[in-house]
Amino acid sequence: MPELPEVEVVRRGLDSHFVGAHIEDVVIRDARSVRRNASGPAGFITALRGTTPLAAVRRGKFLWLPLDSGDALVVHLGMSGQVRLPDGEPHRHERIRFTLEAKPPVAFVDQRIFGGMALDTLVEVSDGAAAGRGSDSTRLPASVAHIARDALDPALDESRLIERLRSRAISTKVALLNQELVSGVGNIYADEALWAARINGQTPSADLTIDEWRRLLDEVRRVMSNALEAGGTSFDALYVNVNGESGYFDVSLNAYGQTGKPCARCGTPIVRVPWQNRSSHFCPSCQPVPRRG
DNA sequence: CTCGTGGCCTGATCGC
DNA sequence: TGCGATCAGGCCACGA
Repeated sequence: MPELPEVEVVRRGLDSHFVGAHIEDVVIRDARSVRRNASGPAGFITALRGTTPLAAVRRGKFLWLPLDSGDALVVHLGMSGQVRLPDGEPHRHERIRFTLEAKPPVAFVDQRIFGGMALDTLVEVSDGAAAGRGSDSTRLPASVAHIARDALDPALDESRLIERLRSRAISTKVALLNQELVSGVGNIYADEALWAARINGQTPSADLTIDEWRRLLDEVRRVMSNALEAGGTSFDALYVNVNGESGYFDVSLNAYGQTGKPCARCGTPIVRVPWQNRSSHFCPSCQPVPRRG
């Protein structure tokens, strides 16, 4: 559920509360949250103990903390992951805790365990630009190298992206959600951007003109920037937020989750259709289903 | 290489 | 009251 804006706020929280802190110990409360770590949960603890994170970097929905050991701690929130500064009893879904020197501990909380953490080596990016937001370094974890630059990355090559988008035999929505083409977009902001651009997500990606893709990508940036503005300035994600559980923003939505409500543009009820084991929400009038062929 | 599908996970909610 | 089905969905492994 957390998409780029929510993950960016977590990155900022890690920047203030974790970066520069000496890790005294690591407590794993559920080994499933240590995912694909080459040395397993035990190796995860030994390799982290005594290190210090040097930065908090984000590309799309992936976070990583380069360590003074030379490796990086990779973090993905998945569906329900949160990073918190625990107060009192450990949260019911706390999976990993970092004990820090002269700082309060940092906890990884994740109800559904779609997220997780791992240690990884750093490799050079292929285009020479900063690997992600939060650092000028051109190195990123090997396990993140296949993730494309995200929609808000100044180093994103939009012309080349549109060229790739238009060469694929997939739908527009599948293209938006493919993190190897452009990263950071999830189901919520995909539906919102498509609504704003008045494009039906079922439209073949190759059928959109270059200008239509530019418009759609502009809307992707706009909805995510607005969300970031709403959540990035209003609270620190590492402190328990007001509603306690949700790690994402209460942004005003026009399509996602608005089933049956009148479209803000034309009044036609928004519809929800099952789609790839999830849902798509759109206005059937503003975003007509494309004719086949 | 490209594309589509299924599995991973827990908990809230709903119909019977 | 209990219980199974459904839904929430990002990412990756896998097969065609």
